[in-house]
Amino acid sequence: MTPLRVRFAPSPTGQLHVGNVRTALFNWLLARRHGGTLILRVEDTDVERSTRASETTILTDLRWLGLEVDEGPEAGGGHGPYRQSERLPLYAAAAQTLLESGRAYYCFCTPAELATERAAALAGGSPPKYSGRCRALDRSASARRVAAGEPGALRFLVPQDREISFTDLVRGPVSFHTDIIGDPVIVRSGGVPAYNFAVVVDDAAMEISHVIRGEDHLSNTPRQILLYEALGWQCPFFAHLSMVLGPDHAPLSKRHGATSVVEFREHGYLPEALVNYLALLGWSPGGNEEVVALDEMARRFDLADVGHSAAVFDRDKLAWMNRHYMKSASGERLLDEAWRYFVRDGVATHARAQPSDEARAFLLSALPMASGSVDRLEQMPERLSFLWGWDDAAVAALIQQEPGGVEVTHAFSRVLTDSAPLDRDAFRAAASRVRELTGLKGKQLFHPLRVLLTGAESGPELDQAVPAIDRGAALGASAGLRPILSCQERARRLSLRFDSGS
RNA sequence: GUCCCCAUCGUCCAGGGGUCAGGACGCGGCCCUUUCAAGGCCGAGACUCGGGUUCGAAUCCCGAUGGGGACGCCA
Repeated sequence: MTPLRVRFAPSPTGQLHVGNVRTALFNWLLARRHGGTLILRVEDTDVERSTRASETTILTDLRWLGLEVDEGPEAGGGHGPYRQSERLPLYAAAAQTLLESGRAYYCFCTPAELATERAAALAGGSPPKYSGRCRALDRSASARRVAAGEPGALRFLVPQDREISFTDLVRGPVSFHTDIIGDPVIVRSGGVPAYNFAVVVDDAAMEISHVIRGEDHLSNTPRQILLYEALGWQCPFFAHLSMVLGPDHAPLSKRHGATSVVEFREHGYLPEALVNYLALLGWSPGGNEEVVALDEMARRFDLADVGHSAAVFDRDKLAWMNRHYMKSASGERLLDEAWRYFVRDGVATHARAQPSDEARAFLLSALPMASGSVDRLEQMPERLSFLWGWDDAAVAALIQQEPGGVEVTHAFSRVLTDSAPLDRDAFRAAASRVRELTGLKGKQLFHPLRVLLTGAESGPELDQAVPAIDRGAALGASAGLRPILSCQERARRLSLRFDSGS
C-alpha cells in the first residue's frame, strides 16, 4: 500500500481564511490518523497577487493553530521545492510532453477576443467555454510563430464525447461529460503555468495520494483527471469539502466580519477553540461529543464521516467554544495570552512583552474574576476596569443618582478609620457597620456600595472585587501597572466632594 | 443559460426502513446570586415539497423546488 501523502496548497495572496483552515485541518487530521505526511505547497503562480509576506503569515497561522506540516518551504523535505514559482522547469517538461504527443496546442486568441466569445455564448444561453478556435491551426506553423516571439498560450486538447467518472471520498460517485469542458490554458503566454496544470504536475511529482480541497474545485477535477491520463500518471483519490458560508448563506467574506486567522487571534480567541469549532463544521467525532482536542480528533477522523452540505459559520458558537477553552486554561496561560490586551488598553505603564513579577502575581489573583465570564481574551481588561478605571468625578455623578448613595458614601468613609487593606472579612464587617449607620440593608445597601467602590452598576462579586482593589492599591510603581486607588481612598474622595459640594 | 454538488430545529452536528427524531450554540423561563456575566435545571423549536418502492419512508428511487459551486491566460 502506498503511503498516505496529502497536501494543503494555499495561494499567498492574503490572509489565511477560516474556510481554508478547515481544509488544512482535515488534511492534517487525515495525515495524523493514518501516519501519513502533510505537505504545504505554496501556489504562487499568480505573480501579480502573490506576496512573500502573505506566505509568512499563512505559515505563522498554521503553526499557531497547531497544524504543523511535515514538508514545505520551511520544513523542507524530499519533494521540493515547495513553491510553484520555483518549479517552473517541471511544468515546462510536462508541457513539452503534451505538445509532442499532440495533446496540447498553441492558442493565439487575444483576451479581448475571448471575452467577446464568452459574452456571446452567455447571451446565447450556451456554456461560455472556449470555442476551440485555435485547435485547427497547423502545429508546425504555430511552433514557428511562438519561436518568432509571438505571444501564445498553450491549451490542453480535451477529448470529445467522453464521460469522466471518479469516486469522491466524501461525496461518492461523480461524473462529468467532456463536452462541457473547454480546452483549458495550461501554460499562459508569459510561460507561467495555469492552476489546473501546475496542480496536476505537482501532485504527481510530490506523490500526493489524496487530494482534499474545497468544493469549488469539484468541477476542476475532470480536467485534472484528463491531464493525469494524457501524461500517463496515476490519479490520486479526491475528496471535496463543502463550503463555509456566512449567515446570509453567501460564501463567507469580509463583510461578514472577521474571517481570517489573524483577526481571530487579535480578538483573543484561543487556537484550540478555533480549530475545535471548525472541525465541527462538516464533521462530528460521533455520539454527541463536541469538545474534542486535536489529538483526539486525529484518532477518530475519517473522510467517510465528513458531511456533504455547506455549513454556516456561527460566531456565537465559536464564542461559546472559546469561553469553554478559556475556562479550562491555566491562569498562567491565560495571563500570557491576555497580557497584550492589558498593554493595549493602557493598564500597563510600559509596553513590556511580559508583566513584572509583582504585576503577574496580582493579575493572576484577579484574572479568575474575568476569565469565566467573558467571550474573548481581549475583553478581560474591560471586565477588570473597576480596578484602574475608577474616576471620582464620574463616580460622583453616578452615585448621586443612587438612592442612599451619598449617605452610604459618608458612612463607609467614616467606618474605614485605619488604612488596613480590606480583605473579604474586613469588607463584610465594614459593610455591616455601614448598615447599622444608615439603616440600609440588602440591595439598598450593596448597590450603592458597588457603585461607590467599583464605579459600575454591575461586575464581579464585591467579596472578590473589593479585596482585589485593595491588593492592587498596595502595588508599588515598580509593578508597572497603572496605580489603583484603595477602597478607603475612593470613599474618602467622594465623601469630601459631597461635603464641599452641598 | 449549461453542467456539477447539496437538502433533519434559526445555526452546527447525531440518527439512515419501525426512535417520544438525540445533542450543542442561540432563544424563553426558573434556580443560584445582595448586581452583571458565568453556572445548574426546564422549555419552545426540524425531517423542503410531490410521486414511487414497501406492511411501514425522515431514511431507498425519481422528479420538482430551493441553496451553493463551476464554466478565466484567478486559484
